[in-house]
Amino acid sequence: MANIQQIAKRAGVSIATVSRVLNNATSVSPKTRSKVEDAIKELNYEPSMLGRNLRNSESRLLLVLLPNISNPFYTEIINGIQDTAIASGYHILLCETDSKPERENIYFNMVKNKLADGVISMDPTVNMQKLNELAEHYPVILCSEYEENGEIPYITVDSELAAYQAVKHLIKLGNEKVALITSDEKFLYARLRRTGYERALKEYNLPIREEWIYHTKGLDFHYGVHAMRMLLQNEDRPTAVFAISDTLAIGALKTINMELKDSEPIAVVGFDNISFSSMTNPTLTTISQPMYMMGCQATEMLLSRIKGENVENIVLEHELIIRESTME
Amino acid sequence: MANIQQIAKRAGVSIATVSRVLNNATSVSPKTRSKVEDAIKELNYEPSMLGRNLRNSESRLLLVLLPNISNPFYTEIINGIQDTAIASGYHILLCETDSKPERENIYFNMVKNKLADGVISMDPTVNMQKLNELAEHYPVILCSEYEENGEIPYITVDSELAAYQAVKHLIKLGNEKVALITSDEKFLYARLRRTGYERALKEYNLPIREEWIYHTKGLDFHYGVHAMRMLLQNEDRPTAVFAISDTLAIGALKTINMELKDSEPIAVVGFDNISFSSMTNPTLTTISQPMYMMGCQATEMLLSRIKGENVENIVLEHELIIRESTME
DNA sequence: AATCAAATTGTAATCGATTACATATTTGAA
DNA sequence: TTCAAATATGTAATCGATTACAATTTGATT
Repeated sequence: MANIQQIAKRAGVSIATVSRVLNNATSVSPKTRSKVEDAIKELNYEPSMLGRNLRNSESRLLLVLLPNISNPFYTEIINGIQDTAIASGYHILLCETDSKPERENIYFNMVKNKLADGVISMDPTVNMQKLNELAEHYPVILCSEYEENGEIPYITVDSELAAYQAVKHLIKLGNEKVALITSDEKFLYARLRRTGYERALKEYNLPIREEWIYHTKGLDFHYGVHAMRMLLQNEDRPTAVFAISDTLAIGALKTINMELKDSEPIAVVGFDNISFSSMTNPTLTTISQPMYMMGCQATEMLLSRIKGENVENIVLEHELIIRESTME
Repeated sequence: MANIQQIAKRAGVSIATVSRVLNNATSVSPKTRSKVEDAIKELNYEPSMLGRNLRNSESRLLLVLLPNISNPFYTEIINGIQDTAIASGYHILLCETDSKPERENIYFNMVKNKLADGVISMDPTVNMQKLNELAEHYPVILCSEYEENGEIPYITVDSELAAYQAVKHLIKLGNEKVALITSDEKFLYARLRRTGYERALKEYNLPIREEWIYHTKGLDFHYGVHAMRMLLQNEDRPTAVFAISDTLAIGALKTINMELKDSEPIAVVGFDNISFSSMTNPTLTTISQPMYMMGCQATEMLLSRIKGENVENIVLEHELIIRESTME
């Protein structure tokens, strides 16, 4: 791989002139310009990002932190992030932490070292203390999961309200025994969705029964399968379930299909409107978040921060999508 | 962010000594070492990857190219890649090309510019010509999709054989009318799976009927839904379907569920064994690829290439997983 | 032809690290 | 005490770009 020196020599000019052609900045005579351009083509030259970034302290690369890519929830958000980034001349790198905080370090260092210009974190398992430290000096945005009263700008939806509406929908269908499948309450979204669940129950004077609330250890399908099995072991079985994630809801649906073949079905509502949710049988009623939009706006926020501007937190509108799982 | 100069000044030593402490290489007296370590802690210093990479021509970062992360097929492979990379002191960056070749350029440049040490491409839509050029000078491995008789080392499964076995399974169940849902045949895996499909039909003296072969424009569920609708419009309907991807198979299953409520079901076999395939109703018979293993070995191949070693192509074993979709 | 401003090009410092080589210091055997 | 060997540290070049400033060329004007 040729470097700027070799181009300069080949074109018979100084490296400064080559650099000028590269950045088509100040005046370069047409003759020299074309000599340099020829040399660049002949040697198949690409400027080194390393040299350039070192000098400019800018990489035009954005990091996107996510726990793992197996949850389809992230897919559409990432599309939004990517499209917006590219439209502004940036590129993104997806960083999967696998919920292992030690893996975050390398990515945080990339930002500190100007290998990346900023971070969008969608990782609920992120080490918030470290992220806060990073955010003191570098551009960081939280997307979806956030910190209440924290310093880092965020974009999200109103999880409490959405959960409230989901459960209210179940109650209005005549369900007085609504179970909750949720994850670890160290995550804000889990706490908020539980609060919404409880608010709906209270509003209709229904009891909150701990045995109808199941906490999973993760969001993969099989946790939902298992959660529903446990819930069905109650003597007094729930007639409906609200799951804080579509993946869990789909697992629950699977258990219901398997264990309750011909009996009265149990109504299910999920959260996220992942693409699978319209492929299940029955199709899944769920809360739809504007995921693409969320990705776009998160990126705009980050780009603003990179420019040094301040940004406001954003709470986007959600929508209850009613499908077969609450219709039979 | 402090730099090495400031550490040197603070510790009252030269930058060379600081660098020595950092790389705990040649001799540094215990006294100086601890002075430097103190300074590093006090100033919260992290060495710049930019400076270091520029000097060392090494980043210990690997790029993973994929068309998009929405196909869960990639998830497990990436886990394998990531675990193996980390075990060897490397980190990975996921690069989603969205099947837009212009997006590849930035990633290829990262390699040329030593911002990354190598590439694992899982992108069937990649510009092979450019990738071949890159591979002439930099470490590149193909994973899953590959080029027959190409120069780039690859790891994959025997798609032709797997498809043959899948279709044979359907035929043995008594299906004489087996349809194929496949994608664009510009992809090698699509061509190979079609060949396997045809081999099985021929072996049982069944006709290959073009109207039972549907080409989709992508792999998302809805393409499968649509493909199955089209296939059902045949006067002479197929009694079984082999889809070259689980996502397509699941879409097909959806259409079958919707349109053929009570009539004789159509048997379906997919390909990939994505986690959702055991959540559908009926659960999906499919070909399982050793995805985690594939990721691990792809990474080992790449690390060997980075060390300058030669590697052999690898064809891993697959397995037919029989589930409900071929049992009723 | 002489003059001078504008346009073009070159020189050299800089970004933050690593490392060959040079120099200084310590150690220990004679 | 002396001096060579071993150990410790510093100096300066280097990686590949950008850019302030200096130097040169151009060409219009008198």
